[in-house]
Amino acid sequence: MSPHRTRRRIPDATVARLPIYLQLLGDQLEAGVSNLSSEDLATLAGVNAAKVRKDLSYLGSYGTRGVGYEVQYLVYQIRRELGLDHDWNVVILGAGNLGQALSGYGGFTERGYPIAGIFDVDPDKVDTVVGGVRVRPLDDLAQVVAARSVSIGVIATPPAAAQDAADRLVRSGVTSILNFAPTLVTAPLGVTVRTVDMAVEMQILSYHEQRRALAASSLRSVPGDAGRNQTA
Amino acid sequence: MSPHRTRRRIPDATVARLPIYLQLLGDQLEAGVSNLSSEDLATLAGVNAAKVRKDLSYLGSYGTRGVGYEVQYLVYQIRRELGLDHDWNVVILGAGNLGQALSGYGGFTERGYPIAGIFDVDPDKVDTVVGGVRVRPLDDLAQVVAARSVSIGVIATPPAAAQDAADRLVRSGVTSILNFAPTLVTAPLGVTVRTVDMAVEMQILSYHEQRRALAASSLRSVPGDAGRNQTA
DNA sequence: GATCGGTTGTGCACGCGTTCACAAAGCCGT
DNA sequence: ACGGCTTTGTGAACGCGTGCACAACCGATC
Ligand SMILES: NC(=O)c1ccc[n+]([C@@H]2O[C@H](COP(=O)([O-])OP(=O)(O)OC[C@H]3O[C@@H](n4cnc5c(N)ncnc54)[C@H](O)[C@@H]3O)[C@@H](O)[C@H]2O)c1
Ligand SMILES: NC(=O)c1ccc[n+]([C@@H]2O[C@H](COP(=O)([O-])OP(=O)(O)OC[C@H]3O[C@@H](n4cnc5c(N)ncnc54)[C@H](O)[C@@H]3O)[C@@H](O)[C@H]2O)c1
Repeated sequence: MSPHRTRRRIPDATVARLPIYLQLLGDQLEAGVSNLSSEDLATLAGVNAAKVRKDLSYLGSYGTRGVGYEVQYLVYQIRRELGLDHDWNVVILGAGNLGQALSGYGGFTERGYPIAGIFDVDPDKVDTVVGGVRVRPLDDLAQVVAARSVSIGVIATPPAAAQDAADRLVRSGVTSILNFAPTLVTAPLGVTVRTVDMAVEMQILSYHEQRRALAASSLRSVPGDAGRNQTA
Repeated sequence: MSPHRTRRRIPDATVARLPIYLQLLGDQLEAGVSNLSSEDLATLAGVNAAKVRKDLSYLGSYGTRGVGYEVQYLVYQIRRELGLDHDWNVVILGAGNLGQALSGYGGFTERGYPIAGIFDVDPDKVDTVVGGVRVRPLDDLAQVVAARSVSIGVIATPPAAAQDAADRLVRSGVTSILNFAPTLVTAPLGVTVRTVDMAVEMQILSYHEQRRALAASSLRSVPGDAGRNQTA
């Protein structure tokens, strides 16, 4: 029926690792490596080789026993699975510190997420140019989303305005939201929301820092793990 | 022996949620709420009530049956556990787009992570002022880290320089690193590294977007979950 | 001080993700 | 054609996190 049949669902944990493999495989390709074993890739990614194989097996059987994986083909397959065989236009809401940094960042366009527009409520911000993109008024949002078939929106507004921003995005037809404001944002079913709260990351770090300090002050030897690292 | 005995280890998943509870409890406190049930907090956080209770139980038995938790006291306990009873000075490496946005952002100082310094290799950047902080040369790093007892470092350099930045941080005595460059960064045991790769977040979103598109094209009804939301 | 509605704290079962271990399978040299 | 070496793909065991269900407990009310 469909061009390629719908595969079994891929576990969230695997989906989160595929972009990392993709990144590493791209680097290897540039370095002239055309073939790679799961062991090699595991070392690069800092994870277990069996995990790499299981992750890749969700895509299909694209390896060759005794040999490994052809890098080029694997890149193609991962890209296809992640939906990277075409670009995804992105809109940003909030042209403050963070919004400007994001819109000026070439890495997104480079990786297939061109900025289709950046929007702000503040009339003083509107029509200024940040990172080569003109800031537009919020009234233009729905039109841009429709015209350039945007499905991903980024929230870079103050926390108090985050839910409003999300509502506007949803109303305009956006179905995926990346939220940088440190607040819970809710959206109707069928809309995916991911929140990245940098202060939370800091707090996780300081928790471990705190633990280390406590462990050091009580001079008993601690046989357990001292702390994870090599996180990708 | 020690002022307060070392508790059992808190699961990573719980540690990652504590900051969110803390945030919400702070909001409630401001709103004049002095007491809260696990059910209430669960609703605010968008999670299961049993999970909230289990999470909080790792801190100790600070709730009152039939009543709930005293917000003020709970805030105090979570802050203590996360090591937020004092500030944690932070250094930033790389004063580009992102580094400038981070140093100009008041939210970190506000939440107990004041910026002790921002550093760059580029002589043109050094001595310029971004977000009220003067950019310093990398040679000053070790001195600042020692003088202001910095234990957290943020990497905002290009990917190619990220490992070098991490090495410098470690050599200067930093033991926690938050890495925004899209690369694997390794550090010796005893140093915690967390990487936040925004492009990875995008790719996870577009995977779900892709899936939705496939599910819609094959017109069979999909009885499974349509997609998680209400993510904090 | 006994009863009752309400909420915590946790034992337990379940499900997901990780890891081990190995059979199946491909490659190469003889 | 075959045997030895290498690496994949996956069944199975394990461990961790989640959610349910309920006993223990608190405060209020009569
Ligand atoms: N700047 C950082 O480095 C940083 C770091 C971590 C988190 N954050 C978070 O990112 C968000 C933005 O931070 P910032 O430093 O850029 O803030 P900012 O105040 O510099 O910018 C916010 C912008 O959003 C605009 N805005 C307000 N309401 C809006 C709405 N309803 N729709 C569209 N635009 C609206 C404002 O006019 C302003 O230009 C905040 O929630 C902040 O907590 C920022
Ligand atoms: N700008 C964004 O919005 C954004 C978003 C996501 C990820 N990132 C990532 O964050 C990092 C920084 O991005 P950016 O846009 O600020 O880049 P940028 O090029 O604007 O800034 C990088 C800065 O780092 C400095 N630098 C180079 N090597 C250094 C070293 N060894 N030590 C200290 N400083 C050094 C450079 O002089 C430059 O000022 C990149 O890895 C990028 O991929 C940025």
